[in-house]
Amino acid sequence: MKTLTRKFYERDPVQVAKDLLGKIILRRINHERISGRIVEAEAYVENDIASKALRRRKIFSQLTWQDCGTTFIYMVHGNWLLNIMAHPKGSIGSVLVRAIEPIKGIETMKKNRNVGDQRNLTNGSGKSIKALAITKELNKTDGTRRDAKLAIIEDSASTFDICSSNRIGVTHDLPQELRFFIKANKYVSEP
DNA sequence: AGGAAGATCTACT
DNA sequence: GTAGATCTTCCTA
Repeated sequence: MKTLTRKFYERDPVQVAKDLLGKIILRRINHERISGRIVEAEAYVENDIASKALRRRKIFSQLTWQDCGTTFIYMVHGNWLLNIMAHPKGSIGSVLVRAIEPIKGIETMKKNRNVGDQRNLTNGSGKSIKALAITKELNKTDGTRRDAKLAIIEDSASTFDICSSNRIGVTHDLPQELRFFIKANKYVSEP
């Protein structure tokens, strides 16, 4: 098991979003390790940066200059959302983590979310982030560092089918399908 | 200082 | 399926 390299993120955000499916997200907190598999992700590309939500928060410059592989955390409607910076050098873009499948620390996640139903634990963007106890403090964490509080690591090869669709909740979405998820996984937010 | 808006969630019918 | 809660940031006065 090793962390994904910086190079992994220095590519087209769409490609990175697809490749992130099945990878493990590892959260260290209070000497406990919580982890989950990424089962749903969305790509955000240059045109989106002009979208209302992103422009409103003056995120453009951050998306341009922030290093690939670092986290980018953003609050909307009372929920923290987790992005990972991903774009070729000189370009802009990022990937939003929308849902994970709980692996380790499930009891802690239930406590963080205050729910008992495991399927309802992480099947949504805001839900996953809350279950992992991710807040603004983890903004700009370097996910390629093995000892980071938040790291993305490789998984032993597992095979699955990838589906795509339009994104969810975006008021002005692009005509392209930029949402990707693992087929028939019960933790994706919408089939 | 106050209000509007946003990549959402929950609870209710 | 829809209404209301939610909270942080940005915009205007």
